[in-house]
Amino acid sequence: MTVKQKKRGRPSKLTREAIVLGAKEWMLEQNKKLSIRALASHLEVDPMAIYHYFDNKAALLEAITISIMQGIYTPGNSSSWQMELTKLCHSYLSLLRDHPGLLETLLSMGGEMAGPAEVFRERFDLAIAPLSLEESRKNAALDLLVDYMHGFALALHCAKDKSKLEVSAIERPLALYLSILEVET
Amino acid sequence: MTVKQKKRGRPSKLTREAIVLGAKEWMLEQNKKLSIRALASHLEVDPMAIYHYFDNKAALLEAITISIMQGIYTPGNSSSWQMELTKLCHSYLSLLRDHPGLLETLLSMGGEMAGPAEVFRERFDLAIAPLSLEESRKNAALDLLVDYMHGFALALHCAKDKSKLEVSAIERPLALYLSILEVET
DNA sequence: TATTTTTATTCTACACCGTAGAAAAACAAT
DNA sequence: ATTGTTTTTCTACGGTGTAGAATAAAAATA
Repeated sequence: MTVKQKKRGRPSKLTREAIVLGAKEWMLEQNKKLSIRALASHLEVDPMAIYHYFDNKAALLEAITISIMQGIYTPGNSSSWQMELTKLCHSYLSLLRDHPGLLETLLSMGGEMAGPAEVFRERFDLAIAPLSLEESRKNAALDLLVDYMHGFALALHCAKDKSKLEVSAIERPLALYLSILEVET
Repeated sequence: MTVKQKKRGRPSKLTREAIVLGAKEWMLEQNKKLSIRALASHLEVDPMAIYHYFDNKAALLEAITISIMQGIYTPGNSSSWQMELTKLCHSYLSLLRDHPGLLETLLSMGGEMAGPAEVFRERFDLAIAPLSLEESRKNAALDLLVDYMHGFALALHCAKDKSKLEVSAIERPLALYLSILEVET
């Protein structure tokens, strides 16, 4: 293993990680959909510099999305499965709320392996493990919950009167949802 | 009442209705998000002509949305409430699928009176009238269903492999949903 | 040391978008 | 013939993603 092998060519201020980090910073403080030019000026760099590290905007957004999805809540055994699932949902919705455009990128990354959508599935499985549901029923339950939250997250972003709509508004529909899972088949 | 009172000024090829109609045509055949320039060239007119009839793009999209939402299914008594509700959902999702951007406009029009979101609420009420649910439970059920469908519709548009995702994919989650309403409180 | 090669960054430019504001065109009323 | 009203077009600005060429700064090589 070579130690401290120096890099050739012009020295770089940028890295993929720095770009993704800068993008997350920008999104949190601006709460707007990211543009390459805005990100570039935040990084104090020419817009085209970003394209040396990412093929296109979609590729950058995917990297950002994967990074953000790391921060989602991991259910454990510290409380009831209802509480754990509720915490998971709140965590997921907060991430979606605070990062405009995240949802669309997430969905466009499709159902392939190891995508960020798969991360939620794993956490969901953890949360409802105590129920030991039949597989097909579990899949239907996951689809219903995930798409419900996506619809809700989209409403959060589209709402003009932001004060009227908060994450806490999921409570009653979510309670209704939880009541399905409690019913034995 | 004056008969055939002639209009002053330059004669107009355009009307609000013609613009909305042309927009719907364009969306159906292109299946893309509408742009003012694309619509203008479809109507064989200068882009700015459209702004004589609509304040801005958002106003145009709202008119289009209202027009499209007229076409949604009206539940009756011809079959079980489950079937009527299912037909309503399929109808709604098909409209959302065939008109990209409709969903976002619909949500941005907010919860005010007589908005297109209100149209769905009325149809929902018709469909589940036989159940005579308590008001707060009905609201939670509506929220859960609407946001689920919105999430699903968004997934339809974002999916890269369009063949993998069709409206029929709602059936199992929807069946799960229907099972909630059947449970007595 | 001088030259070449590799890499990172910037610059310029294009096609698209929404749309503001001025100009022009076509008619009715005067 | 002139004025007024309405509709349509023209020109232009600032925004977007990004392709392609030019430039700069280092290491590698001669």
